[in-house]
Amino acid sequence: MDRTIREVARRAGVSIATVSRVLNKTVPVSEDKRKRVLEAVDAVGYTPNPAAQSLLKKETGGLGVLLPYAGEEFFAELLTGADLAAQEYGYYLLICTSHRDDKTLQASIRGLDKRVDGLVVMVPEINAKELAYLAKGEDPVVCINTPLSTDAVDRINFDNFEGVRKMTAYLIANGHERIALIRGPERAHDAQKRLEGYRAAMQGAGVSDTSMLEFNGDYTKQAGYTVGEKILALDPRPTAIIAANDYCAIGVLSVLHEHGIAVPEEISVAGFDDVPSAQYAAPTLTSVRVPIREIGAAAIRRLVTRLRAKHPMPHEDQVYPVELVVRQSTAPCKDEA
Amino acid sequence: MDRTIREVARRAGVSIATVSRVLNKTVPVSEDKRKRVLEAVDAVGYTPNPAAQSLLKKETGGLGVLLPYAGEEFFAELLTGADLAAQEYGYYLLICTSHRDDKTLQASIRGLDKRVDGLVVMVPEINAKELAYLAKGEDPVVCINTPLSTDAVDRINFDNFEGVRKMTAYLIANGHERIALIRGPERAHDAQKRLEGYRAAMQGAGVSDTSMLEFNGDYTKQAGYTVGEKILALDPRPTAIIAANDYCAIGVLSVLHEHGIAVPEEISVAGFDDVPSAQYAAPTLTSVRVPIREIGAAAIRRLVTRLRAKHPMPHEDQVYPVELVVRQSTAPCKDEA
DNA sequence: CTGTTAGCGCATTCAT
DNA sequence: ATGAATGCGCTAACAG
Repeated sequence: MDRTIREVARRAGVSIATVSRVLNKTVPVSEDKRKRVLEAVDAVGYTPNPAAQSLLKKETGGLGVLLPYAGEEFFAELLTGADLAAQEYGYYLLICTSHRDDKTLQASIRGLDKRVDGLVVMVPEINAKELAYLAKGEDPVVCINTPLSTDAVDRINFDNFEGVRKMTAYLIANGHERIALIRGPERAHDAQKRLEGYRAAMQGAGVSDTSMLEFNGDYTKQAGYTVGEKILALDPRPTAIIAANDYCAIGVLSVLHEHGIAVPEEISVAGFDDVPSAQYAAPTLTSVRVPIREIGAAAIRRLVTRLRAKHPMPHEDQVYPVELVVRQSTAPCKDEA
Repeated sequence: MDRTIREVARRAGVSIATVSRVLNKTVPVSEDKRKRVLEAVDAVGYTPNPAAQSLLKKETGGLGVLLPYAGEEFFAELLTGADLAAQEYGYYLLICTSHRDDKTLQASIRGLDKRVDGLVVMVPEINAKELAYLAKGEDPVVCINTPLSTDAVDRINFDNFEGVRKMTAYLIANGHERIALIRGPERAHDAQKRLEGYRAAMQGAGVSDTSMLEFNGDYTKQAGYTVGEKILALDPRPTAIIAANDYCAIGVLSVLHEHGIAVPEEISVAGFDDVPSAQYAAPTLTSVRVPIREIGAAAIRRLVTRLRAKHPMPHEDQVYPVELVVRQSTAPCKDEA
């Protein structure tokens, strides 16, 4: 049995237009027919075919979310915020993950084309070409934490620069001088900003050349472990390490623990993002709080607002402040030097 | 400018059928026209409208995933596994979250109807009515960790019973006698199985009535904290606590820490799931490892296999084994009683 | 108020 | 090898 509008109309003894009108409440329908239609709908188990609706109305009811990974806490939190907001507005979410790979990202973007009405993009390493492609598309796009090379999209950023600058300044104020930084991926926009924040603070403290204190890494526990080991071998050893993010910091904590080095007594460790895990690490992790869930929701709201607006809206560029959260993994420097 | 097949055909000076044939490689097309079509496609930036394709072919290319939450680590891991597998097969993922709410779940299920070609459901508290609805639908469904009340769907379960039974037996073997259990939600299928596993082990050790040791809770840190506090007030105090899952266990650890009670010296704590955080909790958490990412991928593979099979396939019922992972949060009982 | 009709964009016959 | 024509299920415009 076809679960189509025609079948419903047949059973109710009305035309398909009437069925549509009952379902969409677009025009009054006589109570009698209305009831018969509703019964038939129930009997058939009818649901309008979204493909047909979408073809006609040029709307899909879906919103796309583009992320490097869905499983990492940071992105999972973003997803949760987006999910909650989308549900509130009656949109469903289509998730695409790039796994930090350009080809996959491009495929995802192409594949999303007419499947969604709008797009949230949080891919720090997105390249200019893809960004331009998105900006040229018909669908509204909100970019989270991406470089500002186009003004054809909405942007929501958080203050990567200021976050690490504050963190560095805090460590300096606590007597640290040799503060190592594990940088995130070079092509990731946020990692660059964090690096600049670090340098700014260090220069403010009179350290103009930090090249010996900067280490290449990425946003993984594995990187924290490996690079942490390298940093330990330094002489003199840094008294503090600022990791690329919380995951990376947790890797650092892990290698320090294995080497029997006390945190924060012998060395301070800091992360970035303040993901839920940071509060449960051992020791609890000093970090920079990013209101990521809220940002995810804000991105969806922006998209929906734009979709509902019948007149063009100016594109916005919002920057969320971030907040230093001091926990057990950092302490004043006890270096006797 | 319309980005339709017609526009491409016009530019290439061919019929729309030819464009379709070039794009779908369904029938040979003369090299000359093929080239012109491809050029036109490029010039227009043409992508076939998925809604039109779906209307015609009765396939969407999407797979739905139904979860309580997207942000919790356990589900995020499931999602990652599903995502990887879906990407491999060229399907996209449509995520719906129920937030453990029946109404939301029902709305999600209805909304997914013709938007996807198949469905992965991991909602332990799903009710019989919704399950029946899903089973009756046209799309293949894989249920993860749900009760076995219908054989019209594929099922992938992991051994909740055996997991907690093993955990309990391990604690008993280490001299523990007063082992408290924080139960998960009563209407959650997995929580029931875990409870039964606990009781089985306790009875095996001669404790036939465990009612004084069972506590109502749920899968949250908050529950672990609150219920943990209640358990602490007991006299005599239990020497071990098995939490509903890892999140709950982390809440227990947190309240014990606040009360200055040493883990595992004074009391042992265990979780379930072995989410990534368990390895980074303080102390590291003894848990039951569930291969959740693999399960997520397996569910998608099952779905795709079924979709590609042109002949009906028998429904399967697979049970993944789970594994006890002993870490620092549990130790032999030092009770002098 | 209600029925009839015309497409939305595309893959697929059926002719040629 | 290719074009014309059909129709997937639905909403909206047009008649009554």
